Amino acid sequence: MGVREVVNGKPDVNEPMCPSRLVLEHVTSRWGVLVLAALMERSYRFSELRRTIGGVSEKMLAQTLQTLERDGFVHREAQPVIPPRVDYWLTGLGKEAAEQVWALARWTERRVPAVQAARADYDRAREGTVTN
Amino acid sequence: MGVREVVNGKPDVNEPMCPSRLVLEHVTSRWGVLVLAALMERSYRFSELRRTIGGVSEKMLAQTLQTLERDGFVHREAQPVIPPRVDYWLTGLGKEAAEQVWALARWTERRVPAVQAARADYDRAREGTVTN
DNA sequence: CTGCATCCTTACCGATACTG
DNA sequence: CAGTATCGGTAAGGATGCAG
Repeated sequence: MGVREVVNGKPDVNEPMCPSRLVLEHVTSRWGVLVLAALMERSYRFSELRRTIGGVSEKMLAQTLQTLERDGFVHREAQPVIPPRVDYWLTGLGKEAAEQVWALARWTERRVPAVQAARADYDRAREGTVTN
Repeated sequence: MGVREVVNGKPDVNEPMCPSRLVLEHVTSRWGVLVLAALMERSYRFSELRRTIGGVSEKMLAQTLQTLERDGFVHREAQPVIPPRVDYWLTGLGKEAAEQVWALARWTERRVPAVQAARADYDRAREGTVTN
């Protein structure tokens, strides 16, 4: 498998782009990563998940959950009670996705120091040649 | 490592967010993934890379390469000739990043059929209850 | 050839108000 | 509690023109 398979076959048209790219965007999206990570441990209710993640608006959490549910990563179970109670948990496919994304997140976390060092070098080199 | 470490410690302020999240966004960005994938095989010149990836504007490719260079993933070598010749290749850190992202991309690719099936189910269930 | 600068459109996302 | 609907600020990103 090469690069060409990952890109949309039609560069000029403004089409949806390749399917795998869409899935990748869903699971690596800002809140998608955090939702998958949280649900790795256990199931959550909506507000509970919102509090756990922190900093996510209702709108974005609902949107993220819907996308992940539609992709088959998250199962949603709404109980017809008052007040409403809705639980979310990972499907088998979702657990796989979460593990993959989590692996990438862990690698990223480990390498942050190296990246920050590289940035410092890069910025220092720029400082010397531009203004001075 | 839990979810809280991945999120910004200050949900209310509009600060840069946690460092690992930024790195994650760089390597999983639309063009970042493709650049890393392309450079896994060999080094490329700018326009050569542009043609190989396909569908990327000059602006976005330059921007992506700068970000990846600053993060220490890509090395840039500009030769002072006319016409200019600039080559890009992966650093050791970049090769690691590329492998990680590539693993995720491969998993995604493999699971696309399952996701599409899930979407079909989801959409079919919605069709029946909304309009009809 | 390899960029950088500018304009301009789009689409994301947060805030707010409202529903069942 | 668990969402939906709408508005608006902002930033991503494509197109174009110009420079080294």
